[in-house]
Formats: sequence, C-alpha cells, structure tokens
Amino acid sequence: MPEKPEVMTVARKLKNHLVGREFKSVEIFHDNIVSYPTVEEFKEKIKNKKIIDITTRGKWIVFDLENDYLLVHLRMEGKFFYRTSKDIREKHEHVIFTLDHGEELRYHDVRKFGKMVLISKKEAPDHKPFSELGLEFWDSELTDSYLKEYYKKKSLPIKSVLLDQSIITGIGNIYADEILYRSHISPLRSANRLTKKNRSDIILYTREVLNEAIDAGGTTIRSYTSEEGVHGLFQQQLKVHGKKGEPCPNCGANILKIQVGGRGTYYCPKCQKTK
DNA sequence: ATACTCCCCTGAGAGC
DNA sequence: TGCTCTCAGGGGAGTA
Repeated sequence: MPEKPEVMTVARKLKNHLVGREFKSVEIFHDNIVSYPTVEEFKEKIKNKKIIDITTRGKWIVFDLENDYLLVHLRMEGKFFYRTSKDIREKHEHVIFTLDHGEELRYHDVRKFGKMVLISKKEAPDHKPFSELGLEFWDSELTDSYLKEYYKKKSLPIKSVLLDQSIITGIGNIYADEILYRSHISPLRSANRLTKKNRSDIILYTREVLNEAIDAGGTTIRSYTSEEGVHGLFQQQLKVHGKKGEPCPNCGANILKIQVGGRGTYYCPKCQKTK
C-alpha cells in the first residue's frame, strides 16, 4: 500500500531508467485503469511522447512528457516491471507501454485498483487529481493555522482526517498510525477538538516519520514489494502499525487494533489519550 | 457543506 | 485436502 515514501522510491527508480526515453505506444488490457481521457484517446496521445522527468504529487507518480503529464496512482498493489516484447503477458499485467530498443514498461496490479490519467499541462492544474490535492508534507505553508482552517470544520476522527488527501497529501493508513502515536493523540479524537499543540505535533511528526521512511526506502509490508528495487526497511521502525497485542515501546501497554472510518487502526490506549 | 455507505478487485488466511 | 467465508484498503460515487 504505497504512501508518499514508497511512491517517491518507485518514482526515483523509474526516473533513473526512463528519463530521455520515449513511449512508442501502449496496450490496455483492463480499461478501468485509465480514468482520463477515454482509452482510445489515451492510446493515441501517448504515442511518441518523450519522458522529460518523473516526479510525484501526493501519491501520484508524475511522468513529465513535455506538453502532457502521465499520472499513475498505484493504489494498493500497483507495480512496474521492465520486460521485452518476447515475454508473455502475465495474468496481472494490465497496461504495457512500448519503449524504444524493444523494451516494455509493464503495469502490474493484482487488485486492478490503480489509475492512470493523461492530461495536458495546460488543463492539469484545474483538473482532478491535481485540483483536489492538499499540501505536500514538506511545504512551508503547512502550519498550525493552515490545519486549523480545515480541522475546525471536521468532526471526524483525526485518523480519518489525516487520510484526507485534500489537506495533507501522501499520508496513508500505515503512516497515519505512526504519526498519531508519536503525537500522543488518540486516532478517535475529533479533528476539531485538537489543540494547537496537537496540530503542531502532527506537522512535526508527519515530517519526521515520512522523512525517516524515505531514508529507509519506504515500508515493505504484506504484498507490497516491487521488482524495481523497492524493498524498503521502514517496517522495522514501525511502533504501532500491525503490532496488535504487542507491548507499547513507550509504556508497555498492549497495542490495540480498532476500526476507524472502516480502516484498521493501531494505537496505544495509554499513551494516546482521547482528550 | 459534511459525513456516511457501498463499491471496485483478488488473494491470503481462518474456520470447518 | 478442499471448500466457503471474511478481510484488507485508497479513493470515487451516490445519498442523506
């Protein structure tokens, strides 16, 4: 389940291999992966597009193609592999880009949850998904007063609000738990009842957790691995996520697992106070 | 406007 | 062994 650190790791690997190359054509084997424009337009527009750069915005991988952006969201299990036209297509390879030199970039996604968007740079800023993404965690505009403006309208649990990509973008289920643990805030607290100190801690520890995870190359958990060198080690530094029944590293209390907004949520009931 | 529910999709793991 | 059931979850759509 790639979040910002994993997406950045994948994007960096792709960049090293693909900048300066060209998409010759593309084959789509599962139409729902392409969310914009139509599949036919997507196939037509991608032809002979040179890859200038590869970056990220939120959890999206951004292929900079001169006049267009190709955006890819890996969702739960999306991965890229390099193959050649001689390799038979595997069961879960749904999109195959033909590059030069007979090489192919294949998008593999067991759950078929991933999404791709091909959009001109001109219309991109006012179009989904760019138009609905909040601040990156490193943005200097991410301040207590910025969060306050959003949080004051939110009675939802802070865990759910951390996953709202229109406020801070890039946080997913694993890092949300870790951020709240370090902030000593219960995942169940309503966002509009947080103190200024709570909001400042969220910003501080969001940056701390995500930067540490990036340094570790991301988190490798459950099915999420990638042939393209994403074998992150941050799972070794997780304090609460996935630790149900284990002692809290801080106080020794049993880590609990609950559901918050339909998401599995791990926390220490002693360190992370409800008020 | 916010918040809630359902849905997408498949494989892993539990229970029998 | 092999079957059926439940769960995992980011985010979009539809509805209250």
